[in-house]
Amino acid sequence: MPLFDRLRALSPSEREFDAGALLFRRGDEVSMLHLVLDGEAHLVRHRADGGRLVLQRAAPKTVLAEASVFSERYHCDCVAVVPTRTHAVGRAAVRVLLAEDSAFAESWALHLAHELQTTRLRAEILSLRTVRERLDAWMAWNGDRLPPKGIWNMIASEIGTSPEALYRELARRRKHPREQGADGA
Amino acid sequence: MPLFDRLRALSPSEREFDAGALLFRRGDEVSMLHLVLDGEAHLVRHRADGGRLVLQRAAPKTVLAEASVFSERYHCDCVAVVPTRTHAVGRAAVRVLLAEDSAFAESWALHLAHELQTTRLRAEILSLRTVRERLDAWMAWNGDRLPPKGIWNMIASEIGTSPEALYRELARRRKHPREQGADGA
DNA sequence: ACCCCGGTATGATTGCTGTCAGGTCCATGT
DNA sequence: ACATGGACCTGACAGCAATCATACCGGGGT
Repeated sequence: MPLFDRLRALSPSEREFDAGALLFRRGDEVSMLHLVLDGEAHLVRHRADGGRLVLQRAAPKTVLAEASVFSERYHCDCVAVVPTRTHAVGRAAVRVLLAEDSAFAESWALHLAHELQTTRLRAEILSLRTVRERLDAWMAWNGDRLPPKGIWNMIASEIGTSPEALYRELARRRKHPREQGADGA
Repeated sequence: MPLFDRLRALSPSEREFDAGALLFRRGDEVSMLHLVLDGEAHLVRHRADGGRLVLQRAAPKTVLAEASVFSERYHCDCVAVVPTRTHAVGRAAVRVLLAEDSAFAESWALHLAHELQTTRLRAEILSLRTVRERLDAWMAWNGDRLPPKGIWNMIASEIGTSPEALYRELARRRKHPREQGADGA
């Protein structure tokens, strides 16, 4: 992923956050763009009733709050949900690069377009009703292969079901290998 | 939306498609970028078992398959699900503009970032379990207002539930106005 | 004035999944 | 060898929503 490396090369500043620490607050001036190296950070918006709405779950090797590059101030809070290490690059530097280096601007757009594509797909998968349909869709996107053992938990949360439900669906397919899919029309 | 108009200004070519017509096929060379003016077009990928996986549902005033700008060939099919009118602009022209006009490149990136933001939000909403939580989240994003009558069907599909389930939830809130939200922790 | 259609509304039923509660297996560290 | 923890696995149960069915209502067309 050239974009990530290109961004990292901009500056050498790493930052660490404890679990629960805030990377930034809504209303703060945007001075840095964060790349998550380890841990996990959530972009959250607080609701009037005290509930919170998650806008992005940034895993390692992920750019956090891409839209903030074009915004003077943050529109939501960002909190580390586990101990998290990020690489912070100056927003101004990124903007200069975007404006002056069209190759970089292109890979930035490419990154956004790709991220958009996979996120749209995820939304489509999540709008399917049954675990079976969702797993079918996940497999269709991932080369029609069953997910490798060891990450089933991750897959479960990716397709929006409980691990148990996914285990059951996988067990079902082990027993009845030929009954999957075929929701034709 | 300046981006949309800027793209439209690139060329005057409009195209019409009957319901069910293909805008393009997987493997076709990408020569045009489509802006949907009326109707609805789906980006779909066909599965081995005959099922189809929707990757994007492009409504009016929407850019179709943004990622295709950077791709020589399409990676999926695109079909008009109702009679659809699009504005097609040359892919080459868009690329030239991206490379030479950094202001345009910026608004293109801005568009992608914004689209990404709302799509991530949609995915988060869809990963909530109950209609109540989903509607709370939808409202939190849309100014804590109940959706206006007349488009409840659209909202239902946006938050991934049946219209009936949404009607019931709205009825519930009419009767018990003060019991919403507050899922605190 | 009438019909028709789409959106709204609500009851009944069924089925899937979330959750809880147990249990196995395996890699790791001591 | 043993303990530990994490992922995998499965049974039982309850709950929510999808679905089917029915009905009301309001606007547009004739």
